[in-house]
Amino acid sequence: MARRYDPERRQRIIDAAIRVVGAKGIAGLSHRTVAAEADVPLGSTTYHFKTLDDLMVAALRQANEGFAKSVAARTALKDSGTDLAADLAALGSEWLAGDRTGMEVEYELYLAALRRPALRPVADEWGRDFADLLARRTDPVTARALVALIDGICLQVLLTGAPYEEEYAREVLARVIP
Amino acid sequence: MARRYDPERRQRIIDAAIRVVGAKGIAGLSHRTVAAEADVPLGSTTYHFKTLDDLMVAALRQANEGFAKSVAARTALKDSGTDLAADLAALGSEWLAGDRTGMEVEYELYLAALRRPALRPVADEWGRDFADLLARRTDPVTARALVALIDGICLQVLLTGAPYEEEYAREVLARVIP
DNA sequence: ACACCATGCGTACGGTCGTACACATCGACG
DNA sequence: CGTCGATGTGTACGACCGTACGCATGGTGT
Repeated sequence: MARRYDPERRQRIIDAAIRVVGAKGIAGLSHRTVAAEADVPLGSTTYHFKTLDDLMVAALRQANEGFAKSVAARTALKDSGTDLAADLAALGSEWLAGDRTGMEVEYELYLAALRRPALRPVADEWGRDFADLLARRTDPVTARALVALIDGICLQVLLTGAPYEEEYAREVLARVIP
Repeated sequence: MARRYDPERRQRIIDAAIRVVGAKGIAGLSHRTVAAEADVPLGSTTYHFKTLDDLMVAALRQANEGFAKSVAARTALKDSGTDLAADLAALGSEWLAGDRTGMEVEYELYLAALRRPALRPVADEWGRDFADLLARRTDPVTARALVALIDGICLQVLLTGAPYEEEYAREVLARVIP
């Protein structure tokens, strides 16, 4: 790939977009707000991302990668000797215990796929990859159900602002595993 | 209450807002688009709903009432002699089998609460009322888990555009019920 | 060396938005 | 009957937006 004057430009724009979504939500995302946050001129954002959808796709992809890493780092998930429900509940704790900004950004972009077809393939990716991983510990049906339940629990925590209850999550996740 | 020239004006604006969200999503919701859809002047929407949040609150409240009615109409949910998991799976089928517009509107407004504190109390209401109803058939912990799982399943169906699989839903919902 | 082109930059245009405000209209009530 | 407030209507303003476009710049390949 050809070198650019600012080889990090594109990446810095994506990072700025994620910060903007974290601070003001998708409604506050525009070529201008991102350009200001990334400290680049307006024309630069429109050059690298022709439409806002393109930018959101890139941001969601990057957010997904972050979560995929946090899953991959939890090696216990692949070890068939551990308590799967407890491992998943602990993962939720990692996501929701401290600063929730990353989680809010992930869900905001994830849910934006409802109305933006361009985001759907990327949103699907996350759920499918996660389910595939879990299917290796259980079976495809259970894996899908676990992902759905985790989704629902996280969503309710984010929506109500309530604290995440790891023990409750472990208990109900365990029920889904046959 | 004092009679107005158009006593239905406020209600017609809410109905129009729901149609707009169904057609163009929350991103397409504005005082002007709603005014056009309701066939009232711009000043009328701003008079009845000072901010867009006010309008969304009214719309979400009305959408919630619609779903609450569909739940209340399913008397089997209150009859302790029936298969609760099957009843809930059938309810999901009613929501997702045919036209999904209503469901999309509900979730779009529901999820908008992530970034709009004004919507949170109304969004909470729905989940809490539903869980309270289910708690009478099981227990509070199970009820919350059922709502979370249903939420997750519906969300994945809406996001992926996949068909709703009632038998799958029944199976995994049953696992959550102790 | 040189030309080409990806990349970077600044600006302008037309459109939509929230908001505000002045005025019109009609019901309620003293 | 006359006044007042609630409701309805039209218009204007400033802000922000996506997009487009012309020009500058400096790698890259020949």
